[in-house]
Amino acid sequence: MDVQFTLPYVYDFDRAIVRLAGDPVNSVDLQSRTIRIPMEEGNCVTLQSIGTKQLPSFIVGNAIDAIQIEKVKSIFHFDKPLDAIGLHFAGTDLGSLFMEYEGTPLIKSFSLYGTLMKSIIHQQLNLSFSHTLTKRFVESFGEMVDDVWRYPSPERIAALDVLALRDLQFSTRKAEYVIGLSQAIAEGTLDLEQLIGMDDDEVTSKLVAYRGVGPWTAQGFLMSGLGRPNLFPLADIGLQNALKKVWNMDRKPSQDEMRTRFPEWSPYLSYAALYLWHSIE
DNA sequence: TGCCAGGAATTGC
DNA sequence: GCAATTCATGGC
Repeated sequence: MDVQFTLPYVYDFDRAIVRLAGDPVNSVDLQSRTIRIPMEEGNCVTLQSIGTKQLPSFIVGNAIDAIQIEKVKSIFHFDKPLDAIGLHFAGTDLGSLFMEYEGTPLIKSFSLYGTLMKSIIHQQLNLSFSHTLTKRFVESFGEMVDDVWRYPSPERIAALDVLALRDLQFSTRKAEYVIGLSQAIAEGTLDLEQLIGMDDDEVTSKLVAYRGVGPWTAQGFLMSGLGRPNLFPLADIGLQNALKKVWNMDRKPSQDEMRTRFPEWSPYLSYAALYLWHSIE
């Protein structure tokens, strides 16, 4: 089924998909302003923008049912007007960023498991190489449906030998993290869906208990995987570099220096982080 | 070429 | 407890 709808508020879809296109695993066509979303049910739903930032309008195509359409709307936060958030930052040190990137949404990832794997793969690697690694990971062990790659099942990765990932140029430790976490998920010890119903602190303590998952990864999962609005990964080099620029410093700010701004930015820390990432991309 | 990269675990004191 | 070191390799 196909559905067309409009949003009654500013929404910068083009800026959002340019960022998504930075990850080669995503199937984005900037020309036609379309993204293809691999759904758990096995099909791919298309989301195409036919409007403007001021008058956002979209077509959702190839959905199996109305539930899938709602899922897509939830992933893209179509139900969350951004003007209140922009107003919240007006007058703060990030005010000009929020004017420049007005209407830029926080988009949830398409797979909770994939977010976690990608996050571990990205630890301590430059973006270019980390994208190469995730692409290899997905194309080696995942599957392609309707010309769109999707992350492998946890079961598939749980059964791998460390050497299989070493072949893709994973470090031994990173391979152990990825396999170990996949085993916990495959066994049912760790239920990612269950985390949806927990608050940020509960999710963090559940995830950090696993080897390879630290604060940065847990915060990234909350932000990108679950779409939570109030996370700011202090350990993130990109955010440190972005703030160095915004604050016109000759060095990266310390975690304490960044943390002092939290009262002002809360309860929208995730948006502060998102817009800072946009500012350096 | 050497330092850094959208960290985390381990070791050392 | 907290700081220093290790991991592992590409990118610039």
